[in-house]
Amino acid sequence: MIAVSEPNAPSNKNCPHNAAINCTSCRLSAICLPLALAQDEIVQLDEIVQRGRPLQKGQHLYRENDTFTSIFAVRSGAVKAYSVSDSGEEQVTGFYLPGEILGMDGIGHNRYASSALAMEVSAICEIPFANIEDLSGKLPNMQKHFFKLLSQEIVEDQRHITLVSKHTAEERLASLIVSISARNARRNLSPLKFRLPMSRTDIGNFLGLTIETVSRVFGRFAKQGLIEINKKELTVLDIEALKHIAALGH
Amino acid sequence: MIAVSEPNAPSNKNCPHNAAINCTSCRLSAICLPLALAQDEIVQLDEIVQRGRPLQKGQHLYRENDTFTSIFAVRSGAVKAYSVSDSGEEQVTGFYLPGEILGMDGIGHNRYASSALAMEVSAICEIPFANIEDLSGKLPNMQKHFFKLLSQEIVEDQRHITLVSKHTAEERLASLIVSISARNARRNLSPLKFRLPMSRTDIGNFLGLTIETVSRVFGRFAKQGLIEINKKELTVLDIEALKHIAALGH
DNA sequence: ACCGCCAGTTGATCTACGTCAAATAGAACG
DNA sequence: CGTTCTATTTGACGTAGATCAACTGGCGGT
Repeated sequence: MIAVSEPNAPSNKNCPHNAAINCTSCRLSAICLPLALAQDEIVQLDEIVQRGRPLQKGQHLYRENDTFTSIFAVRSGAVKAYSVSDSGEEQVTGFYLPGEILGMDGIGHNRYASSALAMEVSAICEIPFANIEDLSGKLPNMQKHFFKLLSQEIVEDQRHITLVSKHTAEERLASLIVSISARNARRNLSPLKFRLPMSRTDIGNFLGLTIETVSRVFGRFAKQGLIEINKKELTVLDIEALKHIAALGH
Repeated sequence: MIAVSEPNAPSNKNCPHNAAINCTSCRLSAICLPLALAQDEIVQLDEIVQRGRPLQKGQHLYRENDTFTSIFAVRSGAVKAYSVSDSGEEQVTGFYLPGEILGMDGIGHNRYASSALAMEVSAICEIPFANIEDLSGKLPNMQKHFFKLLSQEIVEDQRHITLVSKHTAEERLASLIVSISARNARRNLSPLKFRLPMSRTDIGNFLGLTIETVSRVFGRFAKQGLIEINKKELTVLDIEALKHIAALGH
């Protein structure tokens, strides 16, 4: 699925898109799949992980209804998942940042239930699912971790259902900002100053809002001094206020 | 968690709430957990399944934040799962009918992320998760089946996100009716005439609508000759029309 | 440097559904 | 059998956010 790097590609250890690294040396290992594994288990994981050449912005990692083969970890960049219903409308189902795992919606029916698209140049690790099943049979830690991962996605999705079905536009957007901020913090990036990798259209679609409403709410937040926003560059000025809005039930 | 039946309880094989049955003889085995298992594997599953005395209407099977111990299969009756957010509002996250599995949202953080409440007298099978992990390590079929189950719930939840964030009240309600109809068909019950186990309030909450809107849409569907509804007794008169409405993207 | 294009902003109006309020109808209870 | 309580229906009105429309500002291409 992922194109393999040329054998003679330059091997720059400092480039974040570089494929010539392994899980042990990857600086995301603390938050990514190796999280739950012991040293010697990570070695076994490393053997089945495939690291390909970076995806360009706009390229697909996989498409809805493709035969399910692998799950993926984002190493750098940002990916969105979306599905298109019978009736033709698009639904963005998630944004994936470095260290996060996607593709698990394909397990259930052996086909991906969504498409995954790089929102910027992204390096991806591919892990064939057959190997994961195999390894999970041998390593209880691995099995446990995958059960957890899947379950956590269920909980997240249910939270998202609450968000879009019971919360106002301001609460939804505040919630997204807080979520991205927290995920950046986990990766030791600034939780208060970052670039939103997704378009207004994607944000609106994800949150069940129109792009006009997203734009207006950003405007209101800026006017209230909660954020500064310039195109995709976001500075959070009052994270507590945003958390408060996000947690509000009206 | 489930109260065990008295040892001297009468053992009436014909009673659907009866605990004195096993997976092999259970008429739901074709659609429930044993679905993916071989004969001899079902025997192993049987050994870990605990069958308790029926839950009365309004009783909880587990509560949000309880320590996660088991997943559950509905044998008869109907259960709703719901969670209460920080801000205090309730979100119904699912309805579970006989043959369906609930509690998997607890795996991720070792606590249930929702509460489960019997909407009518319900018989429940409890399966301790530690045993499932154990068995999954030994039986690849079992492991595979659980990965699938979890993944399918993710896909369902994502569909539900689309439903509540992009569809009209009529589309949402039609979709629910079609879903329950299909699930009844799977259990060899009439797909066209059945009792809705949940209140209008639950329906509204699940679909992100107020109870007034639910009531009005039921009324409209009845006036259009698509259904007949009397309190909770529903007769579907034109399932194709409902499917068409449910699939519509506006 | 000019053009064309897309992403985003801003404003004016519209509408599906929420909110509030009142009426009705079972079930549950003594 | 009335009485109370709760679930549901029905009606009148209000509103958050959608829709429609016009404008603005980067940015890639030549």
